Amino acid sequence: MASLRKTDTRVEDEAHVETPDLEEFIGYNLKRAYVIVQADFRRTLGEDGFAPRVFSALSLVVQYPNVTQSGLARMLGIERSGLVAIVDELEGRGLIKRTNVPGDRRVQALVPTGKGKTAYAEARAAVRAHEDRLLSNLSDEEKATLMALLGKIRSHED
Amino acid sequence: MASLRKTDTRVEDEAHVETPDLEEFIGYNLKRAYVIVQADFRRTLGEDGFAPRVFSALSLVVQYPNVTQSGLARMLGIERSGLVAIVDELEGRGLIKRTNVPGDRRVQALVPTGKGKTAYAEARAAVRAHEDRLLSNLSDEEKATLMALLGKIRSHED
DNA sequence: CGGAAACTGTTTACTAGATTAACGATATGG
DNA sequence: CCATATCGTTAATCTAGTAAACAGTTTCCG
Repeated sequence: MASLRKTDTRVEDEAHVETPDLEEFIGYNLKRAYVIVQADFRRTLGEDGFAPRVFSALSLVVQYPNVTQSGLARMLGIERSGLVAIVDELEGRGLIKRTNVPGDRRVQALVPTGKGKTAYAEARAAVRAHEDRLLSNLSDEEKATLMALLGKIRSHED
Repeated sequence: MASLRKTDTRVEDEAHVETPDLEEFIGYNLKRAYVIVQADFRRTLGEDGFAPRVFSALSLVVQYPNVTQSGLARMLGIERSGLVAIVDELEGRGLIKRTNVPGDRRVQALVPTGKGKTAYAEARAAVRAHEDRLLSNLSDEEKATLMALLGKIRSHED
Protein backbone atom coordinates (compact mmCIF):
# COMPACT_ATOMS: atom_id res chain seq x y z
CA MET A 1 0.00 0.00 0.00
CA ALA A 2 2.33 2.77 1.20
CA SER A 3 5.13 1.76 -1.12
CA LEU A 4 7.56 4.16 -2.75
CA ARG A 5 5.51 7.27 -3.07
CA LYS A 6 7.36 9.26 -5.71
CA THR A 7 5.67 12.61 -6.30
CA ASP A 8 2.11 11.36 -6.05
CA THR A 9 1.05 13.79 -3.35
CA ARG A 10 0.99 16.49 -5.97
CA VAL A 11 -1.98 14.87 -7.67
CA GLU A 12 -4.29 15.31 -4.72
CA ASP A 13 -5.28 18.88 -5.34
CA GLU A 14 -6.03 18.90 -9.03
CA ALA A 15 -9.64 20.05 -8.71
CA HIS A 16 -10.88 17.20 -10.88
CA VAL A 17 -9.25 14.41 -12.81
CA GLU A 18 -10.01 13.36 -16.41
CA THR A 19 -13.59 12.58 -17.46
CA PRO A 20 -16.11 11.94 -14.71
CA ASP A 21 -16.43 8.18 -14.24
CA LEU A 22 -20.05 8.38 -13.27
CA GLU A 23 -21.16 9.58 -16.66
CA GLU A 24 -19.73 6.46 -18.23
CA PHE A 25 -22.18 4.17 -16.49
CA ILE A 26 -25.34 3.23 -18.31
CA GLY A 27 -27.22 2.76 -15.06
CA TYR A 28 -26.54 6.32 -13.94
CA ASN A 29 -27.58 7.80 -17.26
CA LEU A 30 -30.66 5.62 -17.31
CA LYS A 31 -31.71 6.85 -13.92
CA ARG A 32 -31.11 10.51 -14.66
CA ALA A 33 -33.05 10.23 -17.91
CA TYR A 34 -35.87 8.39 -16.19
CA VAL A 35 -36.17 11.02 -13.50
CA ILE A 36 -36.57 13.73 -16.11
CA VAL A 37 -39.22 11.87 -18.07
CA GLN A 38 -41.11 10.91 -14.96
CA ALA A 39 -41.11 14.45 -13.60
CA ASP A 40 -42.40 15.79 -16.90
CA PHE A 41 -45.07 13.10 -17.01
CA ARG A 42 -46.38 14.19 -13.61
CA ARG A 43 -46.12 17.87 -14.43
CA THR A 44 -48.04 17.37 -17.66
CA LEU A 45 -50.81 15.23 -16.21
CA GLY A 46 -51.20 17.59 -13.31
CA GLU A 47 -52.15 17.48 -9.67
CA ASP A 48 -54.94 14.93 -9.86
CA GLY A 49 -53.96 13.21 -13.06
CA PHE A 50 -52.71 9.66 -13.06
CA ALA A 51 -49.43 8.69 -11.50
CA PRO A 52 -47.31 6.76 -14.00
CA ARG A 53 -48.02 3.39 -12.46
CA VAL A 54 -51.76 4.04 -12.26
CA PHE A 55 -51.78 5.04 -15.90
CA SER A 56 -49.90 1.85 -16.75
CA ALA A 57 -52.36 -0.30 -14.85
CA LEU A 58 -55.35 1.35 -16.50
CA SER A 59 -53.76 0.95 -19.88
CA LEU A 60 -53.38 -2.78 -19.40
CA VAL A 61 -56.90 -3.22 -18.02
CA VAL A 62 -58.33 -1.43 -21.05
CA GLN A 63 -56.28 -3.52 -23.39
CA TYR A 64 -56.68 -6.81 -21.61
CA PRO A 65 -60.17 -6.66 -20.12
CA ASN A 66 -60.88 -9.44 -17.62
CA VAL A 67 -57.22 -9.59 -16.70
CA THR A 68 -56.65 -11.00 -13.25
CA GLN A 69 -54.98 -8.97 -10.51
CA SER A 70 -52.16 -11.47 -10.33
CA GLY A 71 -51.81 -11.36 -14.08
CA LEU A 72 -51.74 -7.60 -14.08
CA ALA A 73 -49.11 -7.53 -11.34
CA ARG A 74 -47.02 -9.93 -13.37
CA MET A 75 -47.29 -7.76 -16.48
CA LEU A 76 -46.31 -4.67 -14.50
CA GLY A 77 -43.46 -6.47 -12.79
CA ILE A 78 -44.66 -5.67 -9.27
CA GLU A 79 -45.93 -7.72 -6.35
CA ARG A 80 -49.64 -8.38 -6.26
CA SER A 81 -49.81 -6.88 -2.76
CA GLY A 82 -48.58 -3.64 -4.26
CA LEU A 83 -51.24 -3.69 -6.92
CA VAL A 84 -54.12 -3.55 -4.46
CA ALA A 85 -53.78 0.18 -3.82
CA ILE A 86 -53.60 0.91 -7.53
CA VAL A 87 -56.71 -1.11 -8.29
CA ASP A 88 -58.44 0.48 -5.30
CA GLU A 89 -57.73 3.91 -6.72
CA LEU A 90 -58.95 3.05 -10.20
CA GLU A 91 -62.07 1.40 -8.86
CA GLY A 92 -62.63 4.29 -6.46
CA ARG A 93 -62.57 6.68 -9.39
CA GLY A 94 -65.10 4.48 -11.18
CA LEU A 95 -62.74 3.65 -14.03
CA ILE A 96 -62.54 -0.11 -13.60
CA LYS A 97 -64.41 -2.67 -11.56
CA ARG A 98 -63.56 -5.96 -9.91
CA THR A 99 -65.81 -8.73 -11.13
CA ASN A 100 -65.92 -12.33 -9.99
CA VAL A 101 -65.22 -15.08 -12.41
CA PRO A 102 -67.64 -18.02 -12.75
CA GLY A 103 -65.07 -20.78 -12.80
CA ASP A 104 -62.74 -19.62 -10.00
CA ARG A 105 -63.94 -17.93 -6.84
CA ARG A 106 -60.48 -16.77 -5.84
CA VAL A 107 -59.83 -14.37 -8.67
CA GLN A 108 -61.10 -10.88 -9.39
CA ALA A 109 -61.20 -10.09 -13.07
CA LEU A 110 -60.64 -6.43 -13.83
CA VAL A 111 -62.84 -4.72 -16.38
CA PRO A 112 -62.76 -1.09 -17.52
CA THR A 113 -65.97 0.91 -17.25
CA GLY A 114 -67.12 3.12 -20.09
CA LYS A 115 -65.88 6.08 -18.09
CA GLY A 116 -62.59 4.26 -17.66
CA LYS A 117 -62.14 3.75 -21.38
CA THR A 118 -62.86 7.39 -22.05
CA ALA A 119 -60.53 8.54 -19.30
CA TYR A 120 -57.82 6.29 -20.63
CA ALA A 121 -58.16 7.61 -24.17
CA GLU A 122 -57.77 11.15 -22.87
CA ALA A 123 -54.87 10.30 -20.62
CA ARG A 124 -53.13 8.43 -23.40
CA ALA A 125 -53.37 11.50 -25.60
CA ALA A 126 -51.92 13.62 -22.81
CA VAL A 127 -49.05 11.21 -22.28
CA ARG A 128 -48.33 11.12 -25.99
CA ALA A 129 -48.27 14.90 -26.06
CA HIS A 130 -45.91 14.93 -23.10
CA GLU A 131 -43.50 12.53 -24.74
CA ASP A 132 -43.71 14.23 -28.13
CA ARG A 133 -42.88 17.56 -26.58
CA LEU A 134 -40.20 16.37 -24.19
CA LEU A 135 -38.50 14.20 -26.78
CA SER A 136 -38.83 16.61 -29.66
CA ASN A 137 -35.06 16.73 -29.96
CA LEU A 138 -35.07 13.06 -30.96
CA SER A 139 -35.99 12.03 -34.50
CA ASP A 140 -38.50 9.25 -35.04
CA GLU A 141 -35.62 7.02 -35.99
CA GLU A 142 -33.76 7.87 -32.82
CA LYS A 143 -36.83 7.13 -30.76
CA ALA A 144 -37.17 3.77 -32.46
CA THR A 145 -33.52 3.01 -31.83
CA LEU A 146 -33.88 3.96 -28.19
CA MET A 147 -36.90 1.69 -27.83
CA ALA A 148 -35.02 -1.17 -29.42
CA LEU A 149 -32.03 -0.72 -27.12
CA LEU A 150 -34.20 -0.47 -24.04
CA GLY A 151 -35.92 -3.61 -25.28
CA LYS A 152 -32.60 -5.41 -25.31
CA ILE A 153 -32.12 -4.51 -21.67
CA ARG A 154 -35.69 -5.53 -20.92
CA SER A 155 -34.99 -8.93 -22.44
CA HIS A 156 -33.58 -9.77 -19.00
CA GLU A 157 -37.03 -9.50 -17.45
CA ASP A 158 -38.40 -12.50 -15.48
CA MET B 1 -70.47 12.62 -27.22
CA ALA B 2 -73.17 9.92 -27.58
CA SER B 3 -73.67 10.54 -31.25
CA LEU B 4 -74.72 7.92 -33.80
CA ARG B 5 -73.24 4.73 -32.42
CA LYS B 6 -73.10 2.42 -35.45
CA THR B 7 -71.91 -1.11 -34.58
CA ASP B 8 -69.27 -0.12 -32.08
CA THR B 9 -70.56 -2.27 -29.24
CA ARG B 10 -69.23 -5.34 -30.98
CA VAL B 11 -65.66 -4.31 -30.33
CA GLU B 12 -65.94 -4.50 -26.55
CA ASP B 13 -65.16 -8.18 -26.01
CA GLU B 14 -62.17 -8.80 -28.20
CA ALA B 15 -59.85 -10.11 -25.45
CA HIS B 16 -57.17 -7.62 -26.40
CA VAL B 17 -56.94 -5.06 -29.14
CA GLU B 18 -53.98 -4.45 -31.45
CA THR B 19 -50.48 -3.88 -29.99
CA PRO B 20 -50.28 -2.97 -26.32
CA ASP B 21 -50.18 0.80 -26.03
CA LEU B 22 -48.01 0.79 -22.97
CA GLU B 23 -45.06 -0.65 -24.77
CA GLU B 24 -45.07 2.30 -27.14
CA PHE B 25 -44.21 4.80 -24.42
CA ILE B 26 -40.59 5.68 -23.90
CA GLY B 27 -41.19 6.46 -20.24
CA TYR B 28 -42.52 3.01 -19.51
CA ASN B 29 -39.65 1.29 -21.28
CA LEU B 30 -37.17 3.56 -19.56
CA LYS B 31 -38.55 2.64 -16.18
CA ARG B 32 -38.65 -1.09 -16.82
CA ALA B 33 -35.09 -1.02 -18.11
CA TYR B 34 -33.92 1.04 -15.15
CA VAL B 35 -35.49 -1.36 -12.67
CA ILE B 36 -33.61 -4.26 -14.21
CA VAL B 37 -30.26 -2.48 -14.20
CA GLN B 38 -30.75 -1.22 -10.68
CA ALA B 39 -31.72 -4.62 -9.34
CA ASP B 40 -28.67 -6.21 -10.94
CA PHE B 41 -26.47 -3.46 -9.55
CA ARG B 42 -27.65 -4.23 -6.02
CA ARG B 43 -27.43 -7.97 -6.51
CA THR B 44 -23.89 -7.68 -7.82
CA LEU B 45 -22.61 -5.34 -5.12
CA GLY B 46 -24.21 -7.46 -2.46
CA GLU B 47 -25.80 -7.02 0.94
CA ASP B 48 -23.42 -4.44 2.36
CA GLY B 49 -22.11 -3.02 -0.87
CA PHE B 50 -22.97 0.49 -1.94
CA ALA B 51 -26.46 1.50 -2.92
CA PRO B 52 -26.44 3.16 -6.33
CA ARG B 53 -26.78 6.67 -4.96
CA VAL B 54 -24.02 6.13 -2.39
CA PHE B 55 -21.74 4.83 -5.10
CA SER B 56 -22.54 7.88 -7.20
CA ALA B 57 -21.77 10.24 -4.37
CA LEU B 58 -18.48 8.53 -3.59
CA SER B 59 -17.56 8.62 -7.24
CA LEU B 60 -18.03 12.37 -7.40
CA VAL B 61 -16.17 13.01 -4.16
CA VAL B 62 -13.21 11.01 -5.45
CA GLN B 63 -13.25 12.86 -8.71
CA TYR B 64 -13.97 16.30 -7.33
CA PRO B 65 -12.21 16.34 -3.97
CA ASN B 66 -13.16 19.31 -1.80
CA VAL B 67 -16.54 19.46 -3.42
CA THR B 68 -19.11 21.14 -1.24
CA GLN B 69 -22.20 19.30 -0.01
CA SER B 70 -24.40 21.74 -1.85
CA GLY B 71 -22.32 21.31 -4.96
CA LEU B 72 -22.50 17.56 -4.73
CA ALA B 73 -26.26 17.65 -4.28
CA ARG B 74 -26.54 19.85 -7.35
CA MET B 75 -24.41 17.43 -9.40
CA LEU B 76 -26.53 14.49 -8.27
CA GLY B 77 -29.74 16.35 -8.92
CA ILE B 78 -31.07 15.89 -5.38
CA GLU B 79 -31.85 18.19 -2.47
CA ARG B 80 -29.03 18.93 -0.11
CA SER B 81 -31.15 17.72 2.79
CA GLY B 82 -31.28 14.34 1.13
CA LEU B 83 -27.54 14.23 0.77
CA VAL B 84 -26.88 14.37 4.49
CA ALA B 85 -27.67 10.69 5.08
CA ILE B 86 -25.48 9.66 2.15
CA VAL B 87 -22.54 11.69 3.38
CA ASP B 88 -23.15 10.39 6.90
CA GLU B 89 -22.91 6.83 5.63
CA LEU B 90 -19.74 7.44 3.65
CA GLU B 91 -18.13 9.27 6.54
CA GLY B 92 -19.30 6.59 8.96
CA ARG B 93 -17.57 3.98 6.86
CA GLY B 94 -14.42 6.06 6.91
CA LEU B 95 -14.41 6.62 3.16
CA ILE B 96 -14.72 10.39 3.07
CA LYS B 97 -14.47 13.15 5.61
CA ARG B 98 -16.06 16.51 6.10
CA THR B 99 -13.44 19.22 6.38
CA ASN B 100 -13.96 22.87 7.07
CA VAL B 101 -12.87 25.43 4.58
CA PRO B 102 -10.69 28.37 5.67
CA GLY B 103 -12.58 31.08 3.82
CA ASP B 104 -16.15 30.06 4.59
CA ARG B 105 -17.26 28.61 7.89
CA ARG B 106 -20.63 27.50 6.54
CA VAL B 107 -19.42 24.90 4.10
CA GLN B 108 -18.11 21.39 4.61
CA ALA B 109 -15.74 20.33 1.87
CA LEU B 110 -15.84 16.61 1.19
CA VAL B 111 -12.57 14.76 0.75
CA PRO B 112 -12.04 11.06 0.11
CA THR B 113 -9.78 9.18 2.52
CA GLY B 114 -7.16 6.76 1.24
CA LYS B 115 -9.48 3.97 2.23
CA GLY B 116 -12.22 5.73 0.34
CA LYS B 117 -10.22 5.94 -2.84
CA THR B 118 -9.35 2.26 -2.64
CA ALA B 119 -12.93 1.27 -1.90
CA TYR B 120 -14.11 3.35 -4.81
CA ALA B 121 -11.65 1.76 -7.22
CA GLU B 122 -12.89 -1.67 -6.18
CA ALA B 123 -16.54 -0.71 -6.36
CA ARG B 124 -16.05 0.87 -9.74
CA ALA B 125 -14.56 -2.36 -11.04
CA ALA B 126 -17.53 -4.28 -9.64
CA VAL B 127 -19.99 -1.91 -11.24
CA ARG B 128 -18.20 -2.15 -14.56
CA ALA B 129 -18.31 -5.92 -14.34
CA HIS B 130 -22.02 -5.78 -13.55
CA GLU B 131 -22.77 -3.59 -16.55
CA ASP B 132 -20.50 -5.56 -18.88
CA ARG B 133 -22.23 -8.76 -17.92
CA LEU B 134 -25.79 -7.46 -17.89
CA LEU B 135 -25.38 -5.56 -21.15
CA SER B 136 -23.35 -8.19 -22.95
CA ASN B 137 -26.09 -8.43 -25.56
CA LEU B 138 -25.33 -4.87 -26.61
CA SER B 139 -22.35 -4.12 -28.84
CA ASP B 140 -19.99 -1.31 -27.91
CA GLU B 141 -21.55 0.75 -30.64
CA GLU B 142 -25.02 0.11 -29.31
CA LYS B 143 -23.93 1.11 -25.85
CA ALA B 144 -22.48 4.33 -27.23
CA THR B 145 -25.69 5.01 -29.11
CA LEU B 146 -27.74 4.39 -26.01
CA MET B 147 -25.57 6.77 -23.99
CA ALA B 148 -25.93 9.44 -26.66
CA LEU B 149 -29.71 9.09 -26.75
CA LEU B 150 -29.99 9.17 -22.98
CA GLY B 151 -27.78 12.22 -23.10
CA LYS B 152 -30.28 13.93 -25.38
CA ILE B 153 -32.98 13.31 -22.81
CA ARG B 154 -30.66 14.50 -20.06
CA SER B 155 -30.15 17.73 -21.96
CA HIS B 156 -33.40 18.81 -20.28
CA GLU B 157 -31.73 18.79 -16.88
CA ASP B 158 -31.89 21.98 -14.76
C1' DC C 1 -61.90 -39.78 -2.25
C1' DG C 2 -58.82 -36.90 0.92
C1' DG C 3 -55.17 -34.32 2.22
C1' DA C 4 -51.07 -31.63 0.86
C1' DA C 5 -49.61 -28.09 -1.95
C1' DA C 6 -50.36 -24.08 -4.62
C1' DC C 7 -52.68 -19.88 -5.85
C1' DT C 8 -55.60 -15.35 -5.10
C1' DG C 9 -56.47 -11.11 -3.13
C1' DT C 10 -55.66 -8.70 0.96
C1' DT C 11 -53.68 -6.53 5.23
C1' DT C 12 -49.94 -5.15 7.93
C1' DA C 13 -45.37 -3.80 8.84
C1' DC C 14 -41.39 -2.23 7.00
C1' DT C 15 -37.77 -0.09 3.90
C1' DA C 16 -35.68 3.20 0.62
C1' DG C 17 -35.60 7.37 -1.64
C1' DA C 18 -36.98 11.71 -1.91
C1' DT C 19 -39.23 16.33 -0.87
C1' DT C 20 -40.61 20.39 1.90
C1' DA C 21 -40.22 23.55 5.59
C1' DA C 22 -37.93 25.31 9.17
C1' DC C 23 -33.57 26.48 11.85
C1' DG C 24 -29.10 28.48 13.50
C1' DA C 25 -24.89 29.80 11.83
C1' DT C 26 -22.52 32.37 8.61
C1' DA C 27 -21.55 35.44 4.35
C1' DT C 28 -22.52 38.99 1.16
C1' DG C 29 -24.34 43.12 -1.07
C1' DG C 30 -26.45 47.39 -0.97
C1' DC D 1 -25.23 47.96 9.35
C1' DC D 2 -29.01 45.46 8.00
C1' DA D 3 -31.49 42.74 4.68
C1' DT D 4 -30.89 38.88 2.05
C1' DA D 5 -28.94 34.72 0.73
C1' DT D 6 -26.44 30.43 1.48
C1' DC D 7 -24.88 26.18 4.06
C1' DG D 8 -25.62 22.00 6.49
C1' DT D 9 -28.90 19.94 9.25
C1' DT D 10 -33.24 18.09 11.36
C1' DA D 11 -37.98 16.71 11.36
C1' DA D 12 -42.17 15.61 9.17
C1' DT D 13 -44.16 13.72 5.32
C1' DC D 14 -44.88 11.26 0.91
C1' DT D 15 -44.49 7.67 -2.59
C1' DA D 16 -43.24 3.29 -4.33
C1' DG D 17 -42.19 -0.83 -3.30
C1' DT D 18 -41.17 -5.39 -0.70
C1' DA D 19 -41.93 -9.33 2.55
C1' DA D 20 -44.66 -12.08 5.43
C1' DA D 21 -48.72 -13.80 6.93
C1' DC D 22 -53.80 -14.86 6.24
C1' DA D 23 -58.29 -16.99 4.91
C1' DG D 24 -60.55 -18.73 1.11
C1' DT D 25 -60.26 -21.59 -2.77
C1' DT D 26 -58.47 -24.73 -6.25
C1' DT D 27 -55.51 -28.34 -8.00
C1' DC D 28 -52.67 -32.24 -7.78
C1' DC D 29 -51.98 -36.87 -6.94
C1' DG D 30 -51.46 -41.05 -4.11
